[in-house]
Amino acid sequence: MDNDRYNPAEIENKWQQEWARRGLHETDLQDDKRPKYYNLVMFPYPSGDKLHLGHWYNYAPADSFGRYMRMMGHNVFEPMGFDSFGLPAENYAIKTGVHPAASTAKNVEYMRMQLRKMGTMYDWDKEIVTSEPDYYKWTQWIFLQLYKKGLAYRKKAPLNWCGGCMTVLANEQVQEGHCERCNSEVEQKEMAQWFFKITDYTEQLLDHSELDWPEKTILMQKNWIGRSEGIDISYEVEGIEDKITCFTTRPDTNFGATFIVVAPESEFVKRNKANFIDLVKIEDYIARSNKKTELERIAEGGKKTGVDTGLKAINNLTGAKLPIFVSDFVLANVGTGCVVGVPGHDIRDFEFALAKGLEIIRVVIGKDGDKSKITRPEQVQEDAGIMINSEFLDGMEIMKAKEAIMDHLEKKGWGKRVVNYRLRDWLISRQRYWGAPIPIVFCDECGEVPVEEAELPVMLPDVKDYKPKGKSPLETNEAFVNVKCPKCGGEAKREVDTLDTFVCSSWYYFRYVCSEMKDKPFSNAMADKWLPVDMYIGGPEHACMHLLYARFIHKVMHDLGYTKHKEPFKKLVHQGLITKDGAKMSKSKGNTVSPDEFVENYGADVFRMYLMFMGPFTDGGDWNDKGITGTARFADKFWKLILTVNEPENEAQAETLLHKTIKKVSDDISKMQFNTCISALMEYTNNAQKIGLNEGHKKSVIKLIAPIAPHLAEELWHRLGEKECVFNEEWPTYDKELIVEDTVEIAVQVNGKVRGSLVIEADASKEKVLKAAKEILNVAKHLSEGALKKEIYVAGKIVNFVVL
RNA sequence: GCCGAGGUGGCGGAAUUGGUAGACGCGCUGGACUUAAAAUCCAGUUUGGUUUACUCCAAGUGCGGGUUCGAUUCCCGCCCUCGGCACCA
Repeated sequence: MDNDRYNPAEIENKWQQEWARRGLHETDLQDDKRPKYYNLVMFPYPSGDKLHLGHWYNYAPADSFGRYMRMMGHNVFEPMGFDSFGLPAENYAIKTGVHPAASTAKNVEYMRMQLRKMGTMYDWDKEIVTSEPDYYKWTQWIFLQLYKKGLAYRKKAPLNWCGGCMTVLANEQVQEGHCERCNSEVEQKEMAQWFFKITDYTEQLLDHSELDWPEKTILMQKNWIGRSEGIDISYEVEGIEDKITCFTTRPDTNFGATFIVVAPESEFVKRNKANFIDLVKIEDYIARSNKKTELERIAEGGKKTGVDTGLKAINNLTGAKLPIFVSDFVLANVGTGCVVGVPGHDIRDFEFALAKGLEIIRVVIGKDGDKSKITRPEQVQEDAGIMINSEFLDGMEIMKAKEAIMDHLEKKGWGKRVVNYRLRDWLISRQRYWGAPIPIVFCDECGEVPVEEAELPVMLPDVKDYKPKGKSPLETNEAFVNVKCPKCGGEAKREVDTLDTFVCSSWYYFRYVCSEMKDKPFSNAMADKWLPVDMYIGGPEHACMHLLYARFIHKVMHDLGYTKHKEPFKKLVHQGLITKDGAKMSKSKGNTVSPDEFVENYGADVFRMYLMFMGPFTDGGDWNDKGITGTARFADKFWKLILTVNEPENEAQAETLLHKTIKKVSDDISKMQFNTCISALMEYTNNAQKIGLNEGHKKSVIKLIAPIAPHLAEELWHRLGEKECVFNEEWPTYDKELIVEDTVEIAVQVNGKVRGSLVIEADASKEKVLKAAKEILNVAKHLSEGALKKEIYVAGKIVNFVVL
């Protein structure tokens, strides 16, 4: 046997097989007495890329953390699966001409092999593949539960349409006007589609109090949900019966209102067309703005357009007449789709007033006084302004005025306090082939009828041509489409759209712990025992998609009584993003890096250590492989240290070195600071090489390296004569007494500049330290340059003499 | 525009509550071993000066101020990079 070098090719494969043979990673979900620890990573979706570098960067450290928790005495559950429905798999199938069922199966198989080579402790017995009928059966079942609760509904509404993917998209999947998947520009279309009523859960979703999540992520969800408190104010309109209602968060400025603007698509416009002064002009304007995409509207920026309706609303407060305009800078789905214009204090209203030559009134002054010339709108912060020109509000602070005016408006019956949200219902239907069919049939007699639960799954049918055409390809399979109505038995047609894959992935963590149940989706006993997920690791890009959807579905399942837990993921950590030459890796840019060749050349342990050593786990960084030789050398050095270095001359010194390392490694790994954890092990290796280590030290340090280099550790552990797996060992503990050094090095400063240092017993008195400090030649030289004013001594660290 | 995170050697990065800036690693330079190379080992490596002396001095954590005996760390004002949201009333 070679004692010089760590030979991964032979050793890693051996232990992967041996671990599987011994069932080391099978978690007993039922009876294990140890405290449970559910350690989860976001499961991958199969595509042509297979597992790339980013997956390794996510999964390998997460697995190291799981192994550490196991050695800390937990019953760790680390499952893995594949989010195999959806666009990446389908697009790959279309590109290669291989049916998605076949290509997905092949990619999944390849990815399983990659995950095994990583040396992860996944419990493959509980694997989930979301495109398998035994999984999507329950995805459909969840749809039916929401349907029965009135939380799933079909409605005609203006939607985001991606011409590239030929399907509708949820708001969450539109990024800066482009499709999240294919980057095509998104258009608006009006269509009948399926939604989940996530807006029923806005307040619950805003409550993150039970969660140990990054602040950033919580903030992103809060911003996405976008809660704003305000008031709906209703105005009489001259000459007609209808009233106009405007939502505002700044009713304090209402004395400064000089006009009203309504969205082209707003209900007010639809109701009152007959009363408009120039309907032709308005219809023309509406037609033109309908043609614009959201992007075009945004691109126009400050350029405000609009048409006067000729109607005038009466400001309840002042009796002033407010002309009503139609303009596309107002969005129909925000608030009431009607906005009261206060050009003195809102940039958009100001721009509109300038374009239309409307009056501008100032009603708030900043604390620095009045600016009589109104050349720009002044958006005064809510905590820094005083009301003027506003009758009974004059002199009040803004916040106080806001409450006063809302009380006044409500008392008079002119307004009603409301809370407005940015979040819209989740659009879940897709006009694509590779997804779970929606279990609904349409009957001429009975209308929309849910499929009986006993009939699930509604199998995804085979179709010849699964390419997207703007209508679901399922439509072409007549045997699938034409069915009997479950209610009346008459002729009926199936819903042909499929579910958004985010529906599949919104409950997989729940299924893992219930995956042993074949005849039902959930088990309360298992859910209560194993949820919530203790540690969830994945990318931050899911903050307002998967992580929001999963919380929503979980809360519905909670309300339906399937779990006592209110949240799915207790602790959340985002790994950083790995870029290549500063850009996000993607196949289209051709800058992806495959992990396979590195595993081939250096072994999984060296590669995973390098990924962890690159920098902080949560930071990510730009990929280059230059430093990998460093961790490869370290693996060899560690190997040699264990197999060739002998007893220390100074036992106490070796003991102290070990215990300091145990402390550092334990602290770092528990905080996921893998980079400094590895450097501590490197330091230990360098030092121990010089001073020596005994058998006990070797065993301890093997345990320390085990989570981060599992194969290397297991092999060395057995070479020292052990028969059990090192991962069944307990994590080493350190002795506080032993890590305290007898002597300390103290820096000596004069006027804050280091002029020398001294090594002295740790328990030396202040007097003794100061005396010794003054005797240092260079220190004495600087002290002689003036009179000693002050002596500062921080025990064990620093001395500073202040000299004038 | 708004919200959030961050700027440290040639490079990745490290620095308990303010207490010796640059740990660990890469790269580079010199040396040992070798016929030679690789591998390995040893020494050096912030910049600029300076000394018989690894001696000492000065500057230095994006820029400019401030607080402090002492600031990468705290405060104020800028610049830049990245992430999110964006005509949300």
